[in-house]
Amino acid sequence: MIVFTDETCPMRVACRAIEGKWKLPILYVLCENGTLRYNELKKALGITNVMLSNTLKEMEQEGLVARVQYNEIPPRVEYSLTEVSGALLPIVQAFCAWGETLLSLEETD
Amino acid sequence: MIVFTDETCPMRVACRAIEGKWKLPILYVLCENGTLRYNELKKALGITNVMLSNTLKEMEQEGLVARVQYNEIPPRVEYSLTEVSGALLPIVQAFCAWGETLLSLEETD
DNA sequence: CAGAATCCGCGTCGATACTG
DNA sequence: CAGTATCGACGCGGATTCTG
Repeated sequence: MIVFTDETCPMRVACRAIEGKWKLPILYVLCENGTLRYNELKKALGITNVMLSNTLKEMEQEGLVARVQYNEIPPRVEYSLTEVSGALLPIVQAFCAWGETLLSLEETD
Repeated sequence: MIVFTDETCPMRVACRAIEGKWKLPILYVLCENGTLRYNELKKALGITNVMLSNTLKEMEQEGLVARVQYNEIPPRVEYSLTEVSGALLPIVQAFCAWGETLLSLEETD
C-alpha cells in the first residue's frame, strides 16, 4: 500500500513545499500575472506585510520564487517564478479549472 | 490584474476546498490505493483519530469523499473518492511528479 | 474496528506601528 | 516603496483515554 509517512513519499515532499496558507496563492498570482512587485502582490492577495514578507523569504530559500532588487529611490523589488515553480504552471491551471467546477456546483444548489 | 481576493476566484475556491494539513494527503492515498478502511487510512497517513475523523467528516460534507458503512461486527467503514474529487486525480499525480523532481534536486546538493 | 471526548501547547496568522 | 518589530488571539493539531 502506498503510504504518506515515508520520508521520500513524493506527495509528502510536494505538500511540504507548498504548506501554509499563502504559498499556493502567491504562486497562482505569479503564474497568472507574471513578474510582480511587492505591493502588487500584496494587493492581489489581500495579505499582510508580515505574512507576505515571511512567506516570500521562505519561498526564495526553497527556490520557489526569484527576487530581484533594483537599487532605486523609491525602492523596487520584483518577484517571479523560478524554473522549479514554473513547472507548477500546468498544475496550477488545472487546479484552478477544478475550482471553477466547484464554483458552478455551488451555484446550482 | 488577476486577483485572489475575489470571492469567485477559482483558485481561492479550490484552495478553500483542500485547506488544512490533511485533505490533500487523504485524497492522495485514496487516489493511489482506491477504497480504504478507516484504520488503513490512519496507517497510511500517520494521523491521529481526532484529525482523521474530523477531516473525513468535513470532506464528506463537502462532497470530497464517499463514506460507506457496513453494519457488521466488528464495524467496517470504507472511504473512497467521489466524482468531484476523482477529477483531481490527474492533478494529484502531476503534483506528485513535481514532488519527485524536488526530491531529486535535494539529493544533488 | 471506528470513532468520540477531553485537555492543552504551540505555531500560525493578523493588526498596528514604525523604518531606510 | 518595501519591508521590520512587537504583541496577542485563535484554533489547528497532537497525546491520551474511553466507548459501542
